[in-house]
Amino acid sequence: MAGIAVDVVLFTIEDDHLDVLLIKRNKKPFKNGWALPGGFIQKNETAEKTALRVLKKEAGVNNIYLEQLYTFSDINRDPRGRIISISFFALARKDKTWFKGKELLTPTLTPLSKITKLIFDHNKILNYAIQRLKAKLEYTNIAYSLLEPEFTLTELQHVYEIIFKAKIDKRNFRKKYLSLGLIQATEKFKRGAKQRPARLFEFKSKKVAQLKKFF
Amino acid sequence: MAGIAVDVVLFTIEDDHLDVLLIKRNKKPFKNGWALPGGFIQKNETAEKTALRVLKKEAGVNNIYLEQLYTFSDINRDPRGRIISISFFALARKDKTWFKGKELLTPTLTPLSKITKLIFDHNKILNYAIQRLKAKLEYTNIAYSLLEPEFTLTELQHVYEIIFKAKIDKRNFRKKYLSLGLIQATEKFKRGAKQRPARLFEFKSKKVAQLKKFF
DNA sequence: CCAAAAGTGTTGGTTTTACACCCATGG
DNA sequence: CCATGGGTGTAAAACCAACACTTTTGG
Repeated sequence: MAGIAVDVVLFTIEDDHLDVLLIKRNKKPFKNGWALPGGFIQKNETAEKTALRVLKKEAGVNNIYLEQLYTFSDINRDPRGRIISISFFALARKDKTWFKGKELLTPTLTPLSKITKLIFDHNKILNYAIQRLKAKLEYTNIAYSLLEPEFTLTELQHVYEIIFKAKIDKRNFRKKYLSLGLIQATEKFKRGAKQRPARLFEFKSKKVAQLKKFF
Repeated sequence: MAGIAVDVVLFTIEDDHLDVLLIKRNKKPFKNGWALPGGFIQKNETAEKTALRVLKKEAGVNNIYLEQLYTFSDINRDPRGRIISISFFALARKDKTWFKGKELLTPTLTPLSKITKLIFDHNKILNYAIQRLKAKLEYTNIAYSLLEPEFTLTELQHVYEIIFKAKIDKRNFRKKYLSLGLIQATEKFKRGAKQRPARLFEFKSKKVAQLKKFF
């Protein structure tokens, strides 16, 4: 057996931590082991299309930020034979349409801190994705893909704090982020909590923008 | 025909410009067109090994910095059929052992500014490599792979000036680069030019180091 | 002695960091 | 009225950009 597979590391944020989408394998090899969602590339598909198909089919996940990560070609990475994996990294905000009708396939959002042993070389892929996520957050605007279209500055700050596992000073964060010119204030406020309402902001653009640097 | 190819963008610096290694194709399709050096991945090879083999076989090039770039999987990128290309980017200083006995294969170092139409999607791959080269130079120490083991600060500055097509202030460059702590002075000098001898420096390590930022 | 590149500091502006209090709301 | 997170400014330190002259050599 030989072929080209695509594996995807999908991150999302839930409460105060990062989740990764994992699938419990229902066949050999490594039956019942945890793996990144993946599949084989088809004749009429680019690798990107395969990644999107896999996320949709295995977990009902749509509407994501997707970027190619790395191609793993170690000779013995898969016991079934020579299988090369083109890996992707994806970001999305969690949505109620996820997992609809997927009860049998056991796709699961797993907190990053709880992930231990994955099958194949998927830990290696995951580590690579984490590195990339941090790097990209520093010099692009991709944070938009982890937030609602309108968000408070505190929510945005939390994205950075969760991913970098660091506390950030509120005043400095706001000053710096606003000075980047990526986001703009709306006239709306997030109300309903027993505290002062927070102003909602939006990204000016959802095209990926490069910044000089960030932290 | 279907398969997995590896294509390599090898950069080197000659005088005041960047060169790219190109091969003139000696068979169909696109006979006599210019292409990046490449080859098919073999059963017992990782993609990295393929890249090294190709550089050695087609141009006698050895001892390089090599890094995976991107995997191109467009369905019609190759008229022979479905061929996915794992691309690499490589850096080396030119060496007299290059091209030994390769007269028939016409591997050629071509100044980047002279490259126009390459076959397949190789212009796209080349553009991607140029971007990566600039990015990596900014936040790593890979400049070492374009220089002799011992080099003057002016030679190092030239690497940056050539790649970024920019003049850099000599005093500021030295101050900043020395403050990064990547290089150290040797006790040797480069003599023989009709001017004051320049002190030779060396990189403390040839492991790839990440910096905070550079320019 | 001349031409060429090597080598070297200072200043002003900008950016970054550290830090603490009042505000608006819901309950 | 109280608890909660929202929102705001300033000063000191670090960093960056601009800029010119003296030194050492080979010919």
